[in-house]
Parts: sequence; C-alpha cells; structure tokens
Amino acid sequence: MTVEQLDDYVLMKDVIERMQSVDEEKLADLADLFKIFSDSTRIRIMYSLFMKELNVQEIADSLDMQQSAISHQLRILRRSNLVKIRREGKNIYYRLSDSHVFTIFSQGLEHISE
Amino acid sequence: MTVEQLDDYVLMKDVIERMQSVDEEKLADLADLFKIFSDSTRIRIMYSLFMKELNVQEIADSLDMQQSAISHQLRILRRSNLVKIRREGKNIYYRLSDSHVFTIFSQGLEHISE
DNA sequence: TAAACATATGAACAAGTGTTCATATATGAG
DNA sequence: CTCATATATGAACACTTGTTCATATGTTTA
Repeated sequence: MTVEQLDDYVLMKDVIERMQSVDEEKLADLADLFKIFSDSTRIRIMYSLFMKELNVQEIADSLDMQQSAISHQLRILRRSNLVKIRREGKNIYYRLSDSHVFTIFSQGLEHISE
Repeated sequence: MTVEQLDDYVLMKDVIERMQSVDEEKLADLADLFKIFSDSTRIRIMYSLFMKELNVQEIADSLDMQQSAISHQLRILRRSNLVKIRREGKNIYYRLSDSHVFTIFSQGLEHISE
C-alpha cells in the first residue's frame, strides 16, 4: 500500500463515518440545497459571479433576461446564503458568499465529463 | 509557501481552468444533474443504496412508500446512470453505479454542516 | 398453462416553480 | 421636493413534477 493509497483510505474512512450519521432531516436539507442548483438560470447567475461581482442589471444583461426574473432568483440565492450583497449608491452588487458554491459546482462538472 | 499550499494552488489552478471552459450547454447539463439530487425521495433512495444493493420492494419498505412511487423514481435514476440493476429471479436489485454519487453527496453534506 | 409475485408504466391530479407584468421601494441628481 | 434610475415584490399564468391508482409486463412455480 502506497502512502497515497493510505491517505485515500483515511479520507474515505472519514467520509463514510460522516455518511453513516445522516438522519432524515439532513437528507431533506441536502435535497433542498441541490434544488437551488437545479435551475439553469440560477446556475448561470452563479457562474457569472465566479470571476467578479456584478450588479443586478449587469447580470440580467449578460444572461439576456428581464431584471425582474433575475431579482426573483437572486432572492432565492440570498435566502440560502449562497450570495452576498454590497450596496453602492443605487446599485447593488452581488457576489458568491463562500467557496462552497465553487466546490459543489466543480464536483458536478467533474461528474458530467465522465 | 508550504508544500501543502503549493499543492492546493496547483489543484485550484486546474479547477479554475476547467471552470473557465464551461459553455451554456454544460451549465444546463449541470442544472439537470442537480435536479436529480433535488428530490428527497431520490436522495433517500440513493442513501439507502450506499451500504448495499436492494431490490425495489426493500427500498419501498425502508422508505415506507408505495412500490409504484419508488419504481418511477428508480426509472429517473436509471436514465441518468446513477444506479445500475442486477436481475435475480423475480427481483431486481439496484445499486449505485459509481462513486460520483458518493462524492456529490458528501460534498453537499459538508456544505450543509457549516 | 395458470396462478402468484415483482416490477414497470401510463393517465390523472395536486402541488410546486419560474417568468412576466405591473407596481412598490429606495437612492441619488437636480 | 421631484424626477430618473436601480432593485424588489406580489399576483397571475403556464409549465413541470411527484404520487396514486389501475394495469401491463416479466419471471417463477405448480
């Protein structure tokens, strides 16, 4: 067994242990989390925020969608703490709130390209 | 800079590069993938399959749901190659098709417990 | 072949969701 | 204060989705 395999094993052991102590409520929370990532508008909004923060109209323009539709979706993302805001005069700038979004995103991408 | 930080940096660089070459179609595929994880029945089915394979009735019993409802959801999981089947007489045994499910699951759990 | 059992599937229905439209709220300029 | 601009929000509507019910398909046993 190589050191790398041993590392993998220790990691896997942790993951399995965490996995076994999951209850019904956590599974429901998990479904709710993925539900937010399940709409392509929200996915596109998050993707557009990876590189830099944007205000509402900039997001709407880049996605070629109405401001209202974007606002409704931003509300959902905000409610789930996936984005944060910063007000600058009349504009409100949105950014991703943490690296979790990034991680979940890239994990999903990895799965797709298999 | 420590070796660990360097490793992180190299990994992150790969992730960012993969991230930048994502097109509209991939984003839609991504949303579709997460859509499958967005229903709590499907999540519970997948969770019940982590430890061992189960036939349809065993899944229905363990989730206290009707066989038909389970079959409909298994169909969706099968269509997306998230589960595989093995026939044994009258019974059909389901199992997770690869480790991706496991990975996406644990990533989501990690995000939730923050 | 008939009966029993396991699974799959189509139709119907209720519940949920995303977009649009109209309008409200909030901020800055004049 | 008034107007223009940026964003948020409620209602309505079309569309999607998960479950149930009834039934079809497939497999084993007698």
